[in-house]
Amino acid sequence: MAQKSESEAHPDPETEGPTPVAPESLSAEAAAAELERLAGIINTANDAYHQDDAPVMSDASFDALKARNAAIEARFPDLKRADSPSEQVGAAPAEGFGKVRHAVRMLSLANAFDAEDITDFDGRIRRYLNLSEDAALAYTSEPKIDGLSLSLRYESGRLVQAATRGDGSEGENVTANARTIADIPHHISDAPEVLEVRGEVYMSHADFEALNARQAERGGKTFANPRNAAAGSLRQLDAEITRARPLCFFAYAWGEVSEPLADTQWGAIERLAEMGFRTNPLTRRCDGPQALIGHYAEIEQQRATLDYDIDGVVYKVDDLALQGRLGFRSTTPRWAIAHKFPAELAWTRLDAIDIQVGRTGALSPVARLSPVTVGGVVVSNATLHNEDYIAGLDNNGAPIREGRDIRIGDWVQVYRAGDVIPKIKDVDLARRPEDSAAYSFPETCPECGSDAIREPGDSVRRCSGGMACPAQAIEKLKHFVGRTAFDIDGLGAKQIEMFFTAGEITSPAEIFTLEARNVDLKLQERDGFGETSVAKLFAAINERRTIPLERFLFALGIRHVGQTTARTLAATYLTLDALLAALKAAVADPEGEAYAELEGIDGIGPTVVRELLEFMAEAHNRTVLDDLLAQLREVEPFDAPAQDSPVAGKTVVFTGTLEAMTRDEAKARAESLGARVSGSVSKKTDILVAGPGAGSKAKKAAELGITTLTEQEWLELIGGG
DNA sequence: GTGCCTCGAGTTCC
DNA sequence: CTCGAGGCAC
Repeated sequence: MAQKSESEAHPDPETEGPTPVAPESLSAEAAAAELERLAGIINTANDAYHQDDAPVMSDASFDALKARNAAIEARFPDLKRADSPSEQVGAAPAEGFGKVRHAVRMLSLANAFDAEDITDFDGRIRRYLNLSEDAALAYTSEPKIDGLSLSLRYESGRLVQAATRGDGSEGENVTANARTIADIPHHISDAPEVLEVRGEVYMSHADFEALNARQAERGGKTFANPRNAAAGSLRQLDAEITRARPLCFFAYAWGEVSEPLADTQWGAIERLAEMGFRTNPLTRRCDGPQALIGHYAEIEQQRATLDYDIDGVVYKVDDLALQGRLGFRSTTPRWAIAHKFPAELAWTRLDAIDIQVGRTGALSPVARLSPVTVGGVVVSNATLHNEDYIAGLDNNGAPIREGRDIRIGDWVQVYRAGDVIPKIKDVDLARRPEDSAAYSFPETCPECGSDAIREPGDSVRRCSGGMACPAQAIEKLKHFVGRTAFDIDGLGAKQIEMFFTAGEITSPAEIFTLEARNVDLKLQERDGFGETSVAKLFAAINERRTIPLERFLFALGIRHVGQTTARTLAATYLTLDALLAALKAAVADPEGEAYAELEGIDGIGPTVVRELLEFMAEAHNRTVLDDLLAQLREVEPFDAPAQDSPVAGKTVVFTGTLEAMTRDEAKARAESLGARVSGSVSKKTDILVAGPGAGSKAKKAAELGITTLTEQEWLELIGGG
């Protein structure tokens, strides 16, 4: 069973006392006593976790205790107790919740904070769609519920799966729990064959108060706010506990559908209501930014009278065909925005300023605060961004906070940006201690002592120690094993720090030799590890000896090569061999074709090229790379989105004036069909789409004998206008 | 050169 | 989630 890891720190019973005697050296008498002790601890922990949602120990300790119990039982089978924890089958599935891949990604929303942001939003959409300022453009507007989003999948009208948002691509399977929520129908009629309904799970104020009163009465853990209560309740491993918690659900969107629900957002929501979903009664249709802002004011006024938390108002383009044309940016749809309410503020004292060193060597100041509640959460740290922010200047040297600097000992006003990240808004000069001094930002790395240098025009100061700086080395390794890179289960920040400090993992390749070295390392005998967790760790590591090219590239942690750029490179060169060959050729000959090709890739400019080549030119990096590759089975070639469109895999260049669509739209459309869009014509170009006014690119394409299409021909090729 | 838009890298608490 | 800056169109 997986214990909840999101609990506060608890003392670990396992590590408190003297080191336990190894099972094989226990006498029968001692073993019996030990089994009794373990049964008590484990069963109590189990109950605390399940019935009270208040874990008393960490995952690792819990697993270690269970493993110890099992080891002793294996040696003394006769001593196995009736209440043995190893017999507790009814408790929960071993792995917690299963993972679910969303057929259509669950995205987040861009945020707006004032009226100007809303008129900008409207303006951006009009520009993208090539609509004039006075053309009609309707939106829907609805309160943004502060709960957690859930995706419900119906097949033939039957609820078959419920999943949390997770990282947007992959969530947790909470089907059994969702079925216990009264607002969620188990069957719907008159629905498409496949329908994913999306909405928000929340807890009403009244139910939240009642639940907390009940919890307090039983001496259980109370929740800080309704959102946490809803999240905690939905993520119960035992659905019967969820059933006892009064959760509600509003439907407001959809994922995969086998046939369109309607022509408009409004119509689709009406349709969901007809099917039996609760939809928010405050939803309105608005004919422009002014109406949206009006509705926002109305909802803000009603906020206090609502029986649920809301943190803003969401606006969506009503016409679904237009939504389709607008499409998505990397994490948000272009056709929607969340207009957030002003953040809650709180005053507290700044006790200290610590400096953290990131994987690129960036020195980031962090404020240590006297704990204070902001928006229902206790905050004790806040980011201070950089040197200038502390001094009261923005990146152009212009004053912010009217130039008031931030000092240790100051009373500061804290808020949670986007209701998440704690930040400091202002300082109270009247309460500033008389002996305070302006903060002086360190000019050497606090971790390794190397000079910390701030390049002219740059806002961050960076440690110049490179891989000789332990902080940078550790952060790079953490990045490597992170969820979006190699994603190695059981090898988190804590373990990386431990292995690095012990000198056991100092480079990526050494992760993969861990198992072979375990003869000497004997991880299973260490605190926090057991036979089972060590076996799991090795299995997780071995699983990643095969890795997709884009993840591999991203994991290397080359500056300016994030997930998107890594993907772009993977999509361009398809295999690691091709990419490495191109990079080596470009290093060898900066005048050559390989170099030109690299710079020609859309989205990759001189800075990224420079970083890539510097990485390849560095002997140390090549060694790290070769050592790592020697440990891997395969770096999988880029798997182009399985598209059978006529332009899939083709490289397309747009030039001249486009009439039916804007350039952005054309690019997004082509990419969604599996094409690569480049900015310049080269030998690799397959199709040039030339509008009126095309110049040098059309000429070059003609010289190279590249297919040139008019915009109309292009639209016919991809099927539809 | 200027002004978007997007991406990368930093951050917190659960 | 936000800020700074890279990339690109105008």
